[in-house]
Amino acid sequence: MFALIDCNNFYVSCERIFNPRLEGKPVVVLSNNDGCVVARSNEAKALGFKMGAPAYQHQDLFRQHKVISLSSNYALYGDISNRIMTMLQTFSPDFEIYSIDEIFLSFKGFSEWNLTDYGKVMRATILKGIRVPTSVGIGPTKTLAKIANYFAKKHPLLEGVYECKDAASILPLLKQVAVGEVWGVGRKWAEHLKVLGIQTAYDLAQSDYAMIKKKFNVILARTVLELQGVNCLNIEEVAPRKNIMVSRSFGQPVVLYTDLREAVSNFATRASEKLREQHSLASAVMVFVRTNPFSKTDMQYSNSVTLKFPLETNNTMVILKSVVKGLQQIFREQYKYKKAGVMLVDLIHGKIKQPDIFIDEAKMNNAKLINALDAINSKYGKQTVQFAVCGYAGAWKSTRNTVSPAYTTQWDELLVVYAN
DNA sequence: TCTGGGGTCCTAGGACCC
DNA sequence: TCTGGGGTCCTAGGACCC
Repeated sequence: MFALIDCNNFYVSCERIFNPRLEGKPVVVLSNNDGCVVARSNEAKALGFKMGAPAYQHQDLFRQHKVISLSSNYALYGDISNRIMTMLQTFSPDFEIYSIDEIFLSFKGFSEWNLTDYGKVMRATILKGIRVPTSVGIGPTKTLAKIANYFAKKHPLLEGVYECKDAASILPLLKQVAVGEVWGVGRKWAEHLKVLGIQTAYDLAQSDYAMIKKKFNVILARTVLELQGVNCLNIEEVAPRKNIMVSRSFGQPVVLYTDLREAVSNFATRASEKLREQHSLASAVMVFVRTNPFSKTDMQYSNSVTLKFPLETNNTMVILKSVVKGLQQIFREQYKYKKAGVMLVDLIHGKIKQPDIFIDEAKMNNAKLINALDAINSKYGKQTVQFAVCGYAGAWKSTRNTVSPAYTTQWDELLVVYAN
């Protein structure tokens, strides 16, 4: 058996931990650059605000319904997530952190346990310890655990926990689940399936594996088996990333080469840090820029270039040089740039690296200097020491009009309690 | 004026090998 | 007149996830 525990309205719930005034009110959290709605409280959902909705189109409705909209605060959400995941890992040694707000647990060897009760304990533990509400779905496959979680969320009487004991008993209930709600079925496939007369999770569970594999692919065919209770997806080890991307939309259109260079240099620096955190080396770097595709009046331009490193590297200086060289190649005057990004690609891991007899690796990677930079920035805060090319003009910076303090990760932003 | 930022996997097709 | 039968690797594009 598997459990899927996920946090309800996660970003909103994180904000509510330190700001109880948000309780009971419609709250939305916006994406970077205050662009789209990416989390909604139940009250905001009830008012009809949709996931992914552009915020600027709803300003009037926000005012009308006194919706509180917050910029996203990933430093806070990441830290809260770590605390929750650490607590949940004590409930099973076999776990998989699936996203910032979801974790799978395997209950292999728990056959004598009352898992519904166990789920209630997990839920209560997180609520008491972190003050974040969760939903717990339990089932014989990961896909059925996801469905159980869907029921746990949907029906308040279940008090946040639902256990699907076996595939046969849940089968009739699958008629209540639209096929698009099934894990692994997105919008396109839901449409395609409906044309074939497959409307609900029940219909999909009754479909023929070979037919689905032929008309779609092996992934969806596996989902059919999973819905039938045949376990195809196991708990996965956390693998190092195969690509690392850092990109941002700009708060204001950026025109100057120097501003764009500053932006991509910052992205490259951050990407290099992430690369070292997971102990990998990159073979190449891709840099891209683009104008605002939503603009009907601006001239459009979008381009990218990938540069290979002479030798796999995690060295910020080497990466910065390539990124600036790449930007020089793709930058064109006269455009209003809206977004840029850097992706480290073809990452290699561990000790499998092939040495190159023509390159003085110690000199090239200069590990001591980079380690010192990481140590300083880790101890005294991000960007205590940075490369000059990363600049300080900040013309490219994203808009964050209503960001909450980093309550748990910055000493000078700790919650202050006044005694009257 | 204002529309996010990450990831993964699979498949088809082309180039190339013997 | 007749034009094989295997492979691999790479890339682009499309789907999915949160």
